[in-house]
Parts: sequence; C-alpha cells; structure tokens
Amino acid sequence: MPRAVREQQMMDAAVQTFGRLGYRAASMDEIAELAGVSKPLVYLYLNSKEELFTACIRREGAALVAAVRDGVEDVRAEEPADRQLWAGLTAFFAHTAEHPDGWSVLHHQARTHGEPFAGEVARTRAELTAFVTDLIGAAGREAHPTPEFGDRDVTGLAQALVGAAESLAGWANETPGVSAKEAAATLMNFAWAGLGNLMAGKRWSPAR
Amino acid sequence: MPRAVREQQMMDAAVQTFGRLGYRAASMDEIAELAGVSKPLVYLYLNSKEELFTACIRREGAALVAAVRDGVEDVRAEEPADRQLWAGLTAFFAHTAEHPDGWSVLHHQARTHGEPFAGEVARTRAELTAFVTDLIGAAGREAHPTPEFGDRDVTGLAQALVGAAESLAGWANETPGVSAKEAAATLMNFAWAGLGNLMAGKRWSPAR
Amino acid sequence: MPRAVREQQMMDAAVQTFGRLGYRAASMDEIAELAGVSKPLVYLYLNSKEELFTACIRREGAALVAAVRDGVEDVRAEEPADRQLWAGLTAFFAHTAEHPDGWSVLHHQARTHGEPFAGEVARTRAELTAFVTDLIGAAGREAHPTPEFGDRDVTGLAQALVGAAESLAGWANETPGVSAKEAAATLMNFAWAGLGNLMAGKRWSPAR
Amino acid sequence: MPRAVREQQMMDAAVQTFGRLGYRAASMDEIAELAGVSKPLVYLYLNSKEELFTACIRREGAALVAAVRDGVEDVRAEEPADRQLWAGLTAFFAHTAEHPDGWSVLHHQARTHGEPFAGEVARTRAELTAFVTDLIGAAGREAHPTPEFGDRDVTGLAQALVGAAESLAGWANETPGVSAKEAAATLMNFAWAGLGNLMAGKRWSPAR
DNA sequence: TATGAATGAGCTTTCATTCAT
DNA sequence: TATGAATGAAAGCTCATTCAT
Repeated sequence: MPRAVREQQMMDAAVQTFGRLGYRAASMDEIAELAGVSKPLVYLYLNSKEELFTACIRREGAALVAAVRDGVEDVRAEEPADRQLWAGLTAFFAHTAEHPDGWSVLHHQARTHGEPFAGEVARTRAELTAFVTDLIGAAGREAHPTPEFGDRDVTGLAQALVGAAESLAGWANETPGVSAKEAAATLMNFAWAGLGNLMAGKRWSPAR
Repeated sequence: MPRAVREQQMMDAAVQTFGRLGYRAASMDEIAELAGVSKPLVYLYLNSKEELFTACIRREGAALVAAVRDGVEDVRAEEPADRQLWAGLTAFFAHTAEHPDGWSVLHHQARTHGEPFAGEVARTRAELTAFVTDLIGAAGREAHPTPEFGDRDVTGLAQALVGAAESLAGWANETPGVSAKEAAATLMNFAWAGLGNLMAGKRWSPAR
Repeated sequence: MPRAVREQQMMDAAVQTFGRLGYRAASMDEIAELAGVSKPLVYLYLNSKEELFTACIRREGAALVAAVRDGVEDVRAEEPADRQLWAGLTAFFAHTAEHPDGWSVLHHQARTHGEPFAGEVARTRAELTAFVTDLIGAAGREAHPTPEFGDRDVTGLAQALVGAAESLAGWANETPGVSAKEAAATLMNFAWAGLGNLMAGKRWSPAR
Repeated sequence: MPRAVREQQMMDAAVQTFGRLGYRAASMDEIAELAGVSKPLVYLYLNSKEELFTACIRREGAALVAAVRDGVEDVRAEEPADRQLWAGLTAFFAHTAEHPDGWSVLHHQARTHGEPFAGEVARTRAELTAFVTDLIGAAGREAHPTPEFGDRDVTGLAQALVGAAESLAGWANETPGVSAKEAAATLMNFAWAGLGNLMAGKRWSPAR
C-alpha cells in the first residue's frame, strides 16, 4: 500500500480521535489501532503527536477554506454580494455538517491547546475572515464610494459574522432537522440588514 | 487559615491553570503550587480533579450570568429593548475582558471535554440564550402583535447573537485597544438592524 | 468521658475495620470516624497504626484464650479429658461466632502482615496449642504410663487439632445453621477416636 | 524475549512478593524490579494489580490441585482408600513445602482481601474438599452400604481434614526437620481412626 | 516497509502522621 | 482533653516515544 494512502488513513483516524476526545485524551495507541497500523509506523510517517495534530489542523482547515471558496466561485462575478455571501455560508454549513470531527478539531480542540496549534488554526480563521472582509468591503465600497466606516469596523463585522457562523454550525449540528440552508438563512436574516445599514452609513448608537 | 478562604484561593489557581492549559494538560501539582498549598489539601477540599473543574465551571458561569443580569438590571423597565440589549452586551464584554481565564474555562475548555463538563457549561449558556431570547421576543411582540416569526426563529437568532458575542469576546481580548464598549457597539451595529427587520416581518431570501 | 472508655471505643472500631478490610486497607480516618473521635485523639491514645493493630491483636487474643479457659474451668477436675476438650472446643466456637471481626483479625489479618504482628498472634496460638497439648498429654500419660509417642507427636496432634478447629470456625461462621455445638461435635467425632488410638499406642502406618 | 516467558517471570516475581508482603503491601514497582522489567511492561501484559493477583491465585491453585491429583493417580484403583488419602496428603505437604510463597498466596493472602480473590481461592479449596469428600464418601459407602452419616457430616469432616492439613502445612514449613511424610503421617494418625469409627457408625457424643 | 518489545516520565489519588490552638 | 488544618511520601496506572529486527 502506497505511503500517501496510508498517511491519509492515519490522518482520518487521527481527526476522528482528536475530534471526539481532544488532543490530550487521544492516545497514539488508539489512533494507530483505528488506522489499522502499528504505532511505530505512525511515528515513521508523522514523526510525533504534535506534528500529527498539526497536520490534521492543516488538512481540515484547507478543506474547509476550499469548500467555502468553491461554493462562492460557483456564483462569483455575475452575482451580487449578498448572493455570494449566501453561497459561502451555505457551503460552510454543509461542510461542517459533513465533517463534524474535522470541525471539532478546528473549532474546539485546536484552539484550546496553546501554541503552536492555536496559531495554526488562527491562519485558517484569518483566511475565512479575510475572505468575508473582502466580500463585505467590496460591496460597501461599491455602494458608497466614500464609506464612513474604516477597516477596523469591517474587520469587527467580519469577525462577528464568522463567529456567528461558527456558533450556528455547532447549533445546527446538535439540533436535529436544521439543514445547512436553514442555518445559512438564519444568519443572512440576522446579518444582511445590519450590514446594509452600515454600508449606507447608518449606525446604531448608544446615545438616544 | 479558614477553609472557605483557602478554597477560593484554590479555585482561583485552578481557573487560571485550566483556562490557560486546558483540563487535561493542567496538573493538580501545578494548581496546588500556584495556590500555595500542598496537593493533598486540594483533594481534601475539592475531592478530585473532575469536581474541581466542575466547581470552576459553576463559579465562573454564575459570575458571568450575574454580571450580565446586573448590567441589564441597571436600565431595566424604563428603557427600550435595544438599550437593554446594549447594557447586557457591554456587561458581557467587560466581564469576559476582566476574567479571561474564567472565560477560557467556560468558552473553550469546558466544552471540549464531554460530559459532565459540557452539560455544566451548557446550562450557563442556556441561561444567557434564554435571557437574550426573552429580550428579543418581548421587543418583537411589543412591536408586532402578530409576528410572522416563530419560536425556532427567535432561538436561532439568539443563538447567532450569543455566538457572535462569544466570538467577539475572543477578538476583543486578543486585539489590543478594543474596549468592551467598542465590541458591544460593533455587535449592535451588526445585529440591531437585522433584528428590527425581522421583527417587522422583512426577511432576506435566497430567491431573487 | 474517661480515657479507658474512649480507648475501648477506639479499639472496637479498629477491630471491626481491621477485621473487615485488613491492615493495609483499613485507614486511620475510617477508624477515627467509626469511633466518633478525631484522628489526632487516636494518635494521642494509641500512638500509631502499628501499635493500634498490635493492641487489637493482644486484646482479641487474650479474650479468646480467656473464653476457652473459662469454658474448660467449668468442668475441670471432676470430668474426664474428653469432656474437658469438648468444653474447650464449644467455648472456642461460641466465642469466634460471637466475635467474627476479632476472629478475622487474629486468624486472617494478623498472620498475613509479617512481624511484629505474626509473632504477636503466634503467642496466642501457642497458648491455645499448649493448653491442648497439656490436655492430650495428661490424658495420654494417665492412660498409658509409658507412652510410645513423644512430645513432638503430641505437639503435631495438638497443632492438627487446633488447625482443624480454626478451619471449622470459618466454615461454621460462613455456613448458615451450623452452631458452635455442632462444629464442636464434628471435630470431636473426627478427632477423638484417633487420639484414643494413639494414646493406646496404635498408629496408622504407610506400610501395609 | 518472547512474551510467554516474560509473563511467567513476572508471575514468579508477583507470587513471591504477594506471598511475603500481602496484596496491599506488595507494590507493582517491587514486582517489576524483581522480575527485571519495567512497570509499564507488567501492566501491558497483566493489565492491573488485581488481574495480576488473580492470575497468581489461579496458577498456584491449579498447580496445587494438579500435584495432589498426580500424587493420588499414582496409586489409584489398585490401592485401598487409606493409601489413596495418604498419597494425596503426602503430595500436598510436599508441594506446599516446595512452594511456600505460592502456598502463602493461596492460604493467607488471597483469603483476606474479599472478592474477587476470596471467590477465586474458594474454587481451589472446593476442588480439594470435593476430592477428599469423594475419597471419604466412597470408602464409607464401600464399608457400610447403609451409612448412618449424611452428606453434611462428610462435608464437615472433609472440611476439618482439609483445615487440619492446611494448618499442618504451616507448622511443617515453620518447624525445621518436619518432612512432608512426617506431616502426612501425623495427620493420618490423627484422622484415620476417627474416620473409621464414623464409617462404622460409631460417634462421640457429649452425653456420657 | 513494518512491527513486537520495551521504557522514562508523569499523572491522579491516598494515607499515616503532625502541629497550632 | 481535643481538633481543624496541613503535608511528605508513595502507590496504581498511562502515554509518547524508541529500538532491534
């Protein structure tokens, strides 16, 4: 059996184990057994538990980003910004629902174990946030050549949107009968009007 | 030194250690040393690592809920719904910024280690979500006697709002110079218009 | 409460705990709690776990020897040897049945933990064996001025008799409906004819 | 070194350590060191202290039963009952003298630590008692077609005989110069006449 | 390429014992 | 006389990692 295939099998087992038990509770014994190979082979290919976990984070992060990009790519250019955002969100919810263990690795496990894992997953998150920032920013500039909101506002909004999406992903996975489309619709309902207002320069302010 | 005081010292040390390293990586040795006591004393008072962690989750969860309630209580009744939400969010961001380790325990660590911890923190989250649901629901019913959106919509929105808030808490903590008020304002800008639209029965829909 | 009484309470608790759990598994915490006093008081009175256990062995050993002696004393002198043995055995079985924890301490626990405990209980056993040896020996010499069996034979027989009695004590305690008298009768049936033969100089021999 | 060999080495060390110190006082560290391996290897092969102790009880119990059976087998059929009993007793005393630690595990240690150990050793004892019961019972029925003593009598006698043998095993081990044959002869002298009487329907009775 | 055999280091937990009051 | 507070030391067990083959 070729090395590349074996490696993927090991990482499948690792993602499942890490996703369900967490980094510390997952044991290399368990991963090796689930992968159907001996432990020394895991070390031969992946070097250490730390490197194995890092590889998992990278693979799952890249897959998620790719899924979102592909979802948007399908409608890009000829469609308005809200449709692009909708496409991205739908792809996001569909992917996380289909890969719950991978999503757990990214969202839950990798962020709770300090460096270098948190940094690794932060890169993935930054990619997604930048992607959303671009989408929102482009739409905003397009609609209002002299926007009143700056980069930090946009970043904060993208952060909030991504955060809301991440949270909804957990909610959708745990609530039976909530589909990716429904989750995406909930988020669009929640977000789009607010984003529209902001792009139009209207803000909510604590002063009455 | 009286038992009650020592117990709080131990829990302070435990929250800090669990919050920074995670449940598994935190060792009772480390916690005891940080608390300035011997390990057997920690066991004498808190019984086990599991019970200690549970006690931390409960204490930090109760403190967060109390902070939010107190923040809203200050403006309750004489103020409209958006002001109440604003007050709650500000209190939330202020509290999480002041207690980053406690927030890490609740948001990151407790949710990644299965039962009984996940259930414990879920109760805290449910309290907050219910609180927000009430606020949104009351505002919605007030504005529109016959609302077109049902309970599940409201729950989904509250989920998204709480999720966005949780995510922004991380962002605010990690980004220097972002205050609790600023984070709350970002979220209000993001959320309020959307909620207003929804309460008015206007929805975003994928169909053009 | 006078010291002597407290001390007996502690030893009662200790005998019960040691008897049921064994020396190592019994904890001073448990004993103190069962005795209704604080742990330091146990140490103040009994000094250490080792001394406490030794004191238990001595007390229970002395009580058993006294019970057997008293049983025989009641019939001594005016009765033949078999009646005396019967009285002693009955007293032995009655006492062990009434004090199962004390018996467990002597028979099971003290003998399995090396010096100085084994030596302590060996003294009690030696007293009983010597007592039985006297009884058998006197009867034998009385019946046959020139016995063909020497001291070592008598010691071996006493050993076997005491061993059989100890073993039957366990059996009688664990088998519902077996009384002290029944156990004693079983042993007399088993032993007396053999002893009689030996006193008469008749032996069983492997040679045909 | 192959696993099966290492396992026996570990069990040898365990029997020695358990036999001399008792279950609780024996530490896995000590056993591992005596076996010349690291502690994790002991756990890898034997799983836990409890399972290791159970394995020791089983191995030593099986060896003892086999020794007695083999001893009797050598004379079976062509010999009368007393010769068979004699052969069994001799084998028993020889085996316990040659394996004092194993005998200590069975007779002392395993019986003082509750379930599941007591049950485990009870099975071995039941095998031996059943064996002796058969021997006595067969001899009795052969001699007296209508015996006056029932099953419980026979069981009690077998119990007393086995108990006496067990006790003598300790005595023989601790008394220099007492051979297996001598111990067996003492017990036969003690027991055979009594058994003969009982088989003949003659009993000792407390009434004069 | 692949593995059976093996371990150093570290973890949670318990317990006999003491001190200050 | 009596105890609440506290700990040094050690035990059972697990795990990431390596080596000889």
